[in-house]
Amino acid sequence: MIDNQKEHPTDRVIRSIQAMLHDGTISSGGKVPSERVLAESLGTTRGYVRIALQRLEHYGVIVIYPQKGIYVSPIKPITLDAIINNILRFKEHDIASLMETRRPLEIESARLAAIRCTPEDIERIVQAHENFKQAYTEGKPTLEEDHLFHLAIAKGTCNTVLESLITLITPEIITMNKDFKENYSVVVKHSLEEHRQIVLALQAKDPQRAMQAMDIHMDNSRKRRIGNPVPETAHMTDNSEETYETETHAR
Amino acid sequence: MIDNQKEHPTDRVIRSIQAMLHDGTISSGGKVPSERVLAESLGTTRGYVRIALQRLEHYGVIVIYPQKGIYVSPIKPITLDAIINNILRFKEHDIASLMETRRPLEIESARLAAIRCTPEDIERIVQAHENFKQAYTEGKPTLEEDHLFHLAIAKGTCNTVLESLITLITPEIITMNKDFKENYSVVVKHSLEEHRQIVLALQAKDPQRAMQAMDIHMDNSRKRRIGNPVPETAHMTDNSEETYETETHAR
DNA sequence: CCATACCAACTGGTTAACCAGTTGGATCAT
DNA sequence: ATGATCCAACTGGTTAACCAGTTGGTATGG
Repeated sequence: MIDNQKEHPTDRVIRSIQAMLHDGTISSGGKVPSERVLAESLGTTRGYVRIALQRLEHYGVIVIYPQKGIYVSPIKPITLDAIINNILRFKEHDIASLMETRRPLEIESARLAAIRCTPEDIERIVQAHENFKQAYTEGKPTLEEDHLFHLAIAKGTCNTVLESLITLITPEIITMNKDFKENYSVVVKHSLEEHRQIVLALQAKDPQRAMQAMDIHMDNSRKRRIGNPVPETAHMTDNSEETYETETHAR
Repeated sequence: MIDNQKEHPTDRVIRSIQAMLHDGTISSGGKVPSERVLAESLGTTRGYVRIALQRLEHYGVIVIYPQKGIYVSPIKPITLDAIINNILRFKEHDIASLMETRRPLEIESARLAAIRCTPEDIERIVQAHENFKQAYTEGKPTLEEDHLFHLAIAKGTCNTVLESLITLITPEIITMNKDFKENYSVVVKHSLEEHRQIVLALQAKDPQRAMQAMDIHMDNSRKRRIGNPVPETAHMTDNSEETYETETHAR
């Protein structure tokens, strides 16, 4: 195997463990060699092995039992392999992929929030919207108020996973948009109006309307940020009802 | 603040840093005290501080410059706060939330795959489908072949974030479904047919049809797994008042 | 008085040693 | 032969010490 020397030691360890899973040195459900053995056989230090193992545990690949040993999750090697590949490439995110993935998450977030959010949630959402508006009228940056509005909605979904994922991609989008300048006033004004439509839909507890409002908002956000480079056919803004029709058709 | 002594040291460190952001001890864009200082002031060891900081960096809250110092991301404290809360509660995932969130991700995955996947992607997807079918005919467990089919589709989206997120929630769903028994033969047979419809849509490169097929599959999967507990009123356009009362109490 | 060179203190990165619980086999009483 | 017992070796958890860059103030030469 080619061991790129520039690669971070922990990544090398993870890759080595992946290789061991490949060649059967360690197998699904079985035991992983101890930290010390791994460190020695991989020519590195225990500290790096430790960090690598903790990352693998965090992603559910292994389970660590203190004073006992390390065991591979009872998942097939090929699945483990896919997960590990994902761990190794985790940070290779581009702005287009981020915004593209954000869309369905936010739409679902709006739908569930419309169904489940409490009056307190609504209040928080409205407050976030007001903060956004105020920052705008004061001529201050609004990027984060924007995202806080969306996080407030996510909190109203009663769905921990959805909230987690939306929160997870938020900082990446924020930092990637930090250097993004445009005709500020106009852009934000549009966003504000779109947010207002979302708030109205949530207050009316109308999931369909919330989804539609959020979809429009996401689509416009993308256009404002990266133009319209996403492959043509998929998304039709003019007849979005049809999209929803099909999406919910089977339900 | 209540410092639960049973809490893991790293979580305590993260919570302390969160508190420091709250009371302004450290501020957005500013410098975080050095690892040693943090360790001493928090009454813990440097190792735990280190792990905590690495987690925070992984989630974009801070940036660590070797031999220089640690700096807070130039994001507003309130946003950072939300992100940190998310980090601390990251594992509190339930199967209902997982499957609920999986649906829009998979639908988008199917849509993008239908638009962008190459012949090689199609081949991989078909192969994964065949593997699933074979495992079924041999009477073997099929849970993972099922997910590998979906991962193959995600790989065809050319969207690194979407692929990451789907991969991220896969092991959780698999392990949560490990102990899930049902009338196996019938269930898998239905899944197979649903998968076949998805494959056909992808081969036809028809995003709408792919979305629809995936939606049906996700909906049936959820029903097979956890019955039909998700509020169904979402699709009805009238009765907003009634849903309000019932839904919000589910919290 | 100013520019420069230097050095001590501090940074995160890394390594090795120590700790307490677990395990499994050798040993010994039955 | 069998069972309980004990102890050495091994486990991951934790801590402290060492390393190599960076920094910023200070002393020194112009």
